[in-house]
This record gives sequence, structure tokens and C-alpha cells, in this order.
Amino acid sequence: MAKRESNVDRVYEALRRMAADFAFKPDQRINESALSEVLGASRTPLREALNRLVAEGFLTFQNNRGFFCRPLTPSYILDLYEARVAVECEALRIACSRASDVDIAGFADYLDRMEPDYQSATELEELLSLDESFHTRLVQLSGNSELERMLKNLNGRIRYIRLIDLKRMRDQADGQAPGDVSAHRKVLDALRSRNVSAAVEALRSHIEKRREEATEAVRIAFSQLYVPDE
Amino acid sequence: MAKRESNVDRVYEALRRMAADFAFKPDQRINESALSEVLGASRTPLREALNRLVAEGFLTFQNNRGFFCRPLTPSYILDLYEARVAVECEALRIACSRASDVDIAGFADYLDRMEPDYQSATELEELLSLDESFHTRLVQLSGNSELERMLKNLNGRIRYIRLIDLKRMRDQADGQAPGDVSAHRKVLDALRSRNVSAAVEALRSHIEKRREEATEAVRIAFSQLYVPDE
DNA sequence: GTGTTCAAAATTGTATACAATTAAAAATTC
DNA sequence: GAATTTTTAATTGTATACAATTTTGAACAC
Repeated sequence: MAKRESNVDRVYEALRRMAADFAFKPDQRINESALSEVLGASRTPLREALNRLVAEGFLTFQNNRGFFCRPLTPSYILDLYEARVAVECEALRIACSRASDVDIAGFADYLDRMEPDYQSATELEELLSLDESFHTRLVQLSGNSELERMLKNLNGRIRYIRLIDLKRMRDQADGQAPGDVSAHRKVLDALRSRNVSAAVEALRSHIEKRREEATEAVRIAFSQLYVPDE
Repeated sequence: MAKRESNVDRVYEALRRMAADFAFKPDQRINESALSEVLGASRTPLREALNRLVAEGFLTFQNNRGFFCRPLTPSYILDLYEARVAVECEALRIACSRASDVDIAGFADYLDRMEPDYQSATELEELLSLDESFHTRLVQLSGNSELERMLKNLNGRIRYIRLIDLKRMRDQADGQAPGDVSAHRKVLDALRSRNVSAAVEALRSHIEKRREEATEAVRIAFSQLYVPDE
């Protein structure tokens, strides 16, 4: 019987979470020996996991200098959100012409079932997971596993920023409430009537709006990231 | 002074090339010891490189069973080409509204300079490199390094298929000649006049046309891949 | 004080050894 | 002879050791 989760998997998961939450500060050099002690594994499996994270864009690597946390700049955030637009809009376009009525109905059901949770969610993490799952399921409707894979990767790297964004939305409460699913429903309605251009435009403007908010929020993120160690 | 290229880099490059050219057959299990001898490195750096390739989608991995060559199915090819449409069309859209006139002019110059090479190219590899560089440069015009990164990855994984496709184009000579850059020029012209929808549609139909050819060519690829070892 | 050089310490790079696991082969049962 | 168990071999998983390289910092010159 094969062990479900190996040590490398465990290390990888822990590292991905740390990288996603910026437990490493941008551009910080990562000390392998210290990290391997913290994670309870030797450097060999640790480095394998680190290499995976480099390939996925969570970390960077320099010869003979080791692994570094990715930088966090406004243009990096912009790039990630633009990539999301590319992936999600094309997936939606494909879904409009290829997804079955049954699958779309299932997606609509899902949104109906989730809406109460969405509006009553208290934890930001919970809210973010719900939002992520909407977008993930949308891309899954395309049936394209490469697009799905790309979105998962982008979501992982963008997660921290979205958390900051959501937090600000809740605290300020000036624009739409964090639990507002109207934009999602607009996309769904257009998808249901197979109106490609309306669906894509609705999704595009939704993501771009979030991008603008996030770009603003990243300044706040910066100030939080560089809080001195205790 | 830092060594330019490390051993892992060398191993990684060799492996990527092997994977891109399907030197490993689809679903074939990869023997680490044997491979490390061939590549002249121990298993430690080899496995680091293999892990990177898994993260990039060139290989797969199963716990306690090791690394395998990715499968090659028609739906996999479809997914890759659709992902290319997503990445390239969005990059083009961004380039239309953001690239400077100077950069676009530089791109036009590049196409002019390359056209003679394109038409006189005898080696398929050379032709493919020229075609890839057109698409890469187009995406670079967007200034989005995530989209560029995604395209590089897709190109690497799609390379073998395109080679088969080009080969068939040359051998059959029924449709357009392999050196035909008219589709590329159409995209460029629309970009130059900042006509977003015309540019995107031209690019989309170009890639999709290639996808159809490639999907057809993949059957030939299959028969070539499974030639028995000698 | 600033910059340079050199030595010491820390860190990364990789080979190797051995444990854990899986795959293959041989023996056994029916 | 087919199916099952047992044994053996091969392969992967990971710790460790040590070499190569980089970083640190102390001594020194100016």
C-alpha cells in the first residue's frame, strides 16, 4: 500500500503555505539548514520542495546563493492579475460554447447554495476560499486542465494580496460589501444564456476592479510585511 | 565570481530537451540511477531538476514510484493550444493599449529582418525557433513577465508537436508553405493601428488553425513515438 | 572614516550510504 | 497450470559528509 503523503509533500505544502502568506519577507534569503530543522526534514527533501516552488514562481533561486522569497512589487501584482484575466476569460469563453447545460445548472446551484455562507462569513480566510472556489469552478467548466492548473498557481501566489484586499473592504465598508456576489451572478447569467462577449466582459471588469483595489491595498501590505521582527 | 551555469542547470536543460523531444516515451517510468549515469551527475542534483520539470508539467510523479514521462493524448494537446490562445491573446490585447510606438516599430523591423530567413530556412528546428520567437516577442510587448513565463512553458511542452506539424506541412505542401508569415503580418498590422479586436481575432484564428493541424498531426506523432527500440 | 585584503565562518552543491518501499522472481498451494 | 504467497532484487527516500563557494568581519593601508 502506498503512503498517501510523503515527507516531501508535507514539506512542500508547509513551504507553499509559508510562501503564500509571506512568512518569508520579499527578497529574503532562505537558510536551508535552519528551515530544515524547523520543518523536521533534512536538506535533501527540503531542496526538492524548494525547487518545485521556484518552478511555480513562489520563490527565486540564484546559483551558489540559494533560494529567495519572491519580490512583492506593484508591477508583480499587476502581472498576476492580468494573467488571471487571460486564464479566466478564455476559460469562460470556452465554457460558453462547450459546457453542458447540466454542468452550468450545477454551477448555478453551487452559487445559490454558497450565497448565504458568503454573506454570513466572518473569517476572511473563509470568504477568500469561497471566492477562490467560484473562480476555480468557473475555469473547471471549460474542461481545460492546463487553464485550471495555471489558475491554481496564480491563486496561490495572489492569495496574500487578496486577503489584504478583503480586509480593507471589510474595514472600510465604503464600496461593495465583501459578501457581494452580484458580479459573480452577472457572469453566471451571461454564461447561462451563452452570451460569450457579455460573460467575458463581466468577468474581465470584475477581475480588473479587484485588481485596482488590490494595487491600492498592496501599499498597506508593504507596511505590514516590514514590521520588524520581535 | 559566480559560476554562470551550475551542474543542476546543465542537467535540467538536458532533461527539458529530452522531455520536450519525447526522448522519454509517454508514461514511461524514469530510472534515476541509469539517468544519473548518462548525465554524469549524482541522483541528488538529478532529482532536483526532475522536481522542477514536474512543477512545469513536463513530467509526472508518484510517491515511492518515481518520475514518469507525461502522457500524450489529443485532449492534452488541445489544452495546451487553448492555453496558448489565452496567454497570447491577452498579451496582445495589453500590448495594443500599452506598448509604445517605438517598441511596436521594433517588432515590425524584427519581422522584416526575419522574413528572408523564414522563407529560406531548411532545418525544421530553425523554422520552429523563428516561429516561437515571433510569439515570444509578441508577448514580451505586453511587458507582463507572468504571461511571458507561461508562454515559455507552453512552448516547451508543445514543441515536439509543432515539429511534427511543421514536418507534415513541408512534406505535404498542400496548404500554406511552412515559411508563410502572412498570418503574423496580419496580426502586426492590426497591432500597429491599435485595433484590438482585429488583432486578437487574427491571432486567435492563427493559433487555432495551427491547433487543428497539430491535432491531426498528433496521430502521426503517436505512430512515431512507439517505434520499438533497436 | 573609507576602502581593500585576507582569513574564518557560514552556506550551498553534490556524492554517497543506507533505510524504506516497490517490483520482480521463485516457490508453494490448490 | 493458475493463483497466491514468499523471497529476492531493484528502486526510491532521505540523512549525512564533505567539497566548493559565498559571506562575514577583522586587520590593515590610506
